[in-house]
Amino acid sequence: MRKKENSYHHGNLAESLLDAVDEIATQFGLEAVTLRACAKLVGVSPSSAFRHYADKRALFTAFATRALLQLSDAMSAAKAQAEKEGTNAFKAVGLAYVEFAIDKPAFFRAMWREEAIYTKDSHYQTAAGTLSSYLTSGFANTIEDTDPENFSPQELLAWSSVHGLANLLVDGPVGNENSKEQKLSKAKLMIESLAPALKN
Amino acid sequence: MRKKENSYHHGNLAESLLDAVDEIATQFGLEAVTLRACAKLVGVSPSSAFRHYADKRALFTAFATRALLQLSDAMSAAKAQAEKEGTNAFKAVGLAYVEFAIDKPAFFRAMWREEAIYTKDSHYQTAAGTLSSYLTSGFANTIEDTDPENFSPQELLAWSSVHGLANLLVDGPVGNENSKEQKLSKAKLMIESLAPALKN
DNA sequence: GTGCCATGTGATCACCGTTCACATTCAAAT
DNA sequence: ATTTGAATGTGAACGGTGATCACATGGCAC
Repeated sequence: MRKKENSYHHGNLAESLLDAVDEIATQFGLEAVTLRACAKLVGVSPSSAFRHYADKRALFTAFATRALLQLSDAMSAAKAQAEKEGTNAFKAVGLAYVEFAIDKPAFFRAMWREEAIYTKDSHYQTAAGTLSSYLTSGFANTIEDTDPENFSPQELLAWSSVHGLANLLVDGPVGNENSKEQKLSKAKLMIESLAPALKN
Repeated sequence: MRKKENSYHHGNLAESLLDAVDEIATQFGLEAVTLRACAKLVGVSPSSAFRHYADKRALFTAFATRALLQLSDAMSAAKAQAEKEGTNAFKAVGLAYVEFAIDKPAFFRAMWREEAIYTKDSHYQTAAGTLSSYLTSGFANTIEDTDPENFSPQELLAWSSVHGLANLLVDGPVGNENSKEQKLSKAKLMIESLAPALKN
């Protein structure tokens, strides 16, 4: 959302800046995201960003949090659909995870860039918690039982393998020359091959 | 290696700059690695770095390559020892992978920072190939059969799960409050729980 | 020894995140 | 309606960054 013409105040700058990060990261990659570029895109002076975010890292933290929630939504939808269709929910959720990473690599990277994020930020932490619950909820006793310190080996395996595959596809040497469909099909096979390890 | 006193030429600047990246990344994190800081540490002017690396990204690529080779060595040693002792080689290799990530998080991050690296660099690519062969060699027909495009689902699962766990431990919400031993013990359990999926 | 060429230097550039005094506007109290 | 104070946006400035380029230096092949 750009600033209205002839208006000194923007009205929704905090959110608009996140949209700017979104757009620049999508188009030119995470490293191209600059406070000045964001401000320019929004139509505002560079220093105005500091009225809403303590520093660049805080802006990135907010962006990462938003990305975590978007991914959570996608996984939630996948889970709901799988349950409706009576198909394997973990498989659906895992595929949604990988698909998000493929479609929005910059977002996926941003979520886990510890050095560019305040990982102790409470919004960020709860968003990360929500996320992990979707990949482990098939094995956890209750939704609330998702303390990352207490994952069972199977829960950890479930999340690690899907998370690792997503990372390999995004930043690693796997599938660089493949189409999205080919990548997803590899992901499907991998997740299926995981099944024997998840039957308690 | 610092420059010799009273000597205009350094003698081994390319390598020394890598050492400087190493030291700064270890002490202050990847984001603190600056061309100028590296040059200063080595005792040389900032611009001299460009005689040896086209740009900062090239320096990072070289550093990432070196890190990949270090990790490969650690995995190789773990594999050799396991074979000597007759214990499970994959488990040993996987643990070495995770341990490296825990011990040298900045190195581990640097290896996979696609946006800060020239991933098409040939040295980098062969180093990455060597690395992946160690995590999949138990299942591949031959050592040479390690084209990442042709991983079997099990090979992909093996690498993904170990790689994902390492990432979660380094940049994710898992085990942040645990000691190294606790993390390794979780890793061991996870890798063991993977076994049923790897028996063909 | 001479001269070439790889290597290191210093000045300089545009851009970055950040700060701060100041300008503008909104909203609440009068 | 007017005042007034808080919230929000501005513009200039600071030091640090990666990068470039003409120039300085000295090792080495001849």
